[in-house]
Amino acid sequence: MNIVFMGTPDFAVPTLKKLAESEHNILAVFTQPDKPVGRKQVLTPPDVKVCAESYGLKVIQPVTLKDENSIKEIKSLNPDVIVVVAYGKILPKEILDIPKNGCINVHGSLLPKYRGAAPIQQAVLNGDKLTGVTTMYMGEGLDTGDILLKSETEIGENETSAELFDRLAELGADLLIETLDKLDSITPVKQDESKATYTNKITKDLCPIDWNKTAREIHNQVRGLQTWPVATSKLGGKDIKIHSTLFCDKSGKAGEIISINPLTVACSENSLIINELQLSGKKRMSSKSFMLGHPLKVGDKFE
RNA sequence: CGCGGAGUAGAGCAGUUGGUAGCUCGUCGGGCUCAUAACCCGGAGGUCGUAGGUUCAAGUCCUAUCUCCGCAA
Repeated sequence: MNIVFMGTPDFAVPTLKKLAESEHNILAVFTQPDKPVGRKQVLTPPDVKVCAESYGLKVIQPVTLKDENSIKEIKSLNPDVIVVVAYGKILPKEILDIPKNGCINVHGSLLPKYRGAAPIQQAVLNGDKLTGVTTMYMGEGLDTGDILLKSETEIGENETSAELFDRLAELGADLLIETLDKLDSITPVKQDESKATYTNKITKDLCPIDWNKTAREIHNQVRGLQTWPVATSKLGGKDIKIHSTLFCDKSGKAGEIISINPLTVACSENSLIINELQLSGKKRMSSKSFMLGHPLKVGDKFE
């Protein structure tokens, strides 16, 4: 099939790769314009652009799809299908209607659960044990289109959002190829609106740890916010990021260190072993290393 | 020029009013123990990010530069 691909971050890269290496023909790749990134605000191309260029594909980076030029451009490409993976822009109806086989989206959850911006992190934050990816036809609503295929996977007890991201990106890539290959024989299924849930964007408001929550809840928070923006706490008046924890069934007074070896902090229920942390201005390090230079003792408190 | 922290032994940190570096862990050798991220004894390992400057003397003061990181975006 002749395909127009739309996507932006790393999550979309495996799908683009598999498409590029498949028998399908990629007419063009749409991605967001280069953006300034990081402390130095260096202009950085999106991951999808880098990948597309390595395959010698045509890359288009419109600021908006809602103007005449973009619409004309896509019409002139005359794609059979448009594949959209985490593109980050809304497709106007005029574009949705162009390809004769429709627009197909890969979403990082088992729809209709977790429609919206951050389905993968949300699944981890909620402590879900099962998640997956879904391919669907795109409609005008937010992730409301008819479902084509789903692929499920279990979430590990200590798996982070970052790890799950990588796995779902691969799973999504395979599922998309399968979807295209079987497109003629798949019967699209309407989403059950009564079971629909939505996710909010991940923000730093979610970072501060409340040690009065249970160990399970906090563990989910730490895993779910991994890579960015990372769960935080305070120790001795300083901000500290908590990168990695393990569940422990000992218990104590919430926020207090109940063991030094390994470093264990009590929650309202049970406790957490802190594996890796980071003091502001310092690099991330193991709690063992941290304690070599910052002696802690049982009874010290995280706030 | 967005704000700020930091670069000292393999790791994490100290280093006071400038006088050639110390702690914890690891590491190496030896000892002890039924046993332990146990303990005891001993050793190795640092031109203190880089380049200049001030000084009799600089990790410690001044200037420049590179790198890493937190906040903000």
